[in-house]
Amino acid sequence: MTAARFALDGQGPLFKQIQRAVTAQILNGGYKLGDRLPSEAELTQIFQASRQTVNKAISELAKHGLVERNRRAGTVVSWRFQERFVLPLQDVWDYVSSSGRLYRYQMLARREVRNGEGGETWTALPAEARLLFIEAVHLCDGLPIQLESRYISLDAVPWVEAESFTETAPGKWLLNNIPWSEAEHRLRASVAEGELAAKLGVAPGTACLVIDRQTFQLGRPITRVQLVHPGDRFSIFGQLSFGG
Amino acid sequence: MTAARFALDGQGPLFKQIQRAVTAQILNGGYKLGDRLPSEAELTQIFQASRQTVNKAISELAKHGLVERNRRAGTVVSWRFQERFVLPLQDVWDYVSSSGRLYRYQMLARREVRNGEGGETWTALPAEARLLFIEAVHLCDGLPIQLESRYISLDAVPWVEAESFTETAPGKWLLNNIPWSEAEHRLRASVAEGELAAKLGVAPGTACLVIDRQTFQLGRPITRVQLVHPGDRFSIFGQLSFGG
DNA sequence: AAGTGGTCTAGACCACACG
DNA sequence: GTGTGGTCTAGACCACTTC
Repeated sequence: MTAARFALDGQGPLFKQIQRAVTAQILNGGYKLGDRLPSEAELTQIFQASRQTVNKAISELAKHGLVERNRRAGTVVSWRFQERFVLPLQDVWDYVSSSGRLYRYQMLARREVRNGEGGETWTALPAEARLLFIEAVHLCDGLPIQLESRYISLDAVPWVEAESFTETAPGKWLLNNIPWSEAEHRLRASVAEGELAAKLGVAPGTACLVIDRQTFQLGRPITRVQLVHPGDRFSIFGQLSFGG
Repeated sequence: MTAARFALDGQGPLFKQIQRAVTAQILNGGYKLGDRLPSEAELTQIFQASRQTVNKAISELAKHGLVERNRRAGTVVSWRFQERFVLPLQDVWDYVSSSGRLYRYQMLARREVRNGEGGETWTALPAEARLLFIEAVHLCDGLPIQLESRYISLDAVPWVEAESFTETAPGKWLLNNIPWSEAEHRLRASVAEGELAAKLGVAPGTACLVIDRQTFQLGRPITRVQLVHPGDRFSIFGQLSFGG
């Protein structure tokens, strides 16, 4: 009784129902890791649906990593979706104000520099490339929550020179004005000492969450930023769920 | 010349070509934040494709957050995809061995406990619920890279009692044996002191990246784990890109 | 050779939101 | 009402992979 194992619940679009029916079987152990699912043609019969609908249901599960599909070999349960997780990447402004608290930010520095000046080079750009350097601290209810150190490529975004960032913080301004197509993130932990600790208003030796990010527009470097968050005032939360 | 603005490149499936053509226009500024795209019917004419194909192209962009779709109102550029990012969540074993280094792990503790015992309560389960507590340290080339402190619900996974975890580390064993459908993650930075620093083999005061994770199977709590990584030996890297 | 998924078309009905 | 996207069907051709 293959057909009886899959139960449609009548809720919402048919392809979602099929997704849930198949997902439930996988979660309940009806299909284990490596097991092969019925072919699309068979599922068409089982669910009395068109092949397009079945395909949409199953290929979406494949995109999420729950199953893997191969021509001729068919569809097998894979569980690869466990290898990634999604985290929100909010601007600090959104992070603070979404919790109903007071946001404020303060520019600490703003100057034009050459790539490589001051020791560090942004390897994605040639040496001596013109950059705008910005340092700002973001406060939540008056308490520093993020130190932003940012380089913006003046070749890619020349009109940033005319922007004072008095109304909008650099991060938010860039999000609103410069479309990007690629991003790289690196997360790590570090200890705040000396000047850094002073800027963040924390005791030297405080653990901080550090995010390094580069963004590109069609391969062209746009901006590179380091965001330092005091560990006791900031964390990132993400949820992931299945069920269609 | 609406039609001339969109250029198909002839590479790969038609719906991908359409995706790239539309994405390119958005990235080039042809359509800015809030601008409305042509309707599916219009795109059908522009690209000489069926509505299904156009729908697949555009609704996938919507799923990624590049545009937003509304009945009657049409499709507008939204850029919401900037609000999330995907990070790999590999098991330590994969993380270490994928870089060709030597992996080893060592069990530090394994005992049955009651929820709430020892101060901390796992709020997703009732007090006094039976739990298996496991503590293990994972090493990369002989150097501790992760301290794992895990609780497993014995009501949800009773047969875990029979597992010795001599062959496979608890994290990997769970991944391979217990399907889950929901997960929650929290990332933060903390400083390792005293016993924790000793277990990780780092100097007291070292910054650590801490991941707290809970996983559920159809709403039922399965396991809760805290992973502590020395900041100077571990970081998380993620890439995100667009272009179809 | 044959079975699988990948893609595409033409046509249709519907739900929703705006005027 | 009317235009939009959301979904569904029936049928088709193709590419890939295993047999």
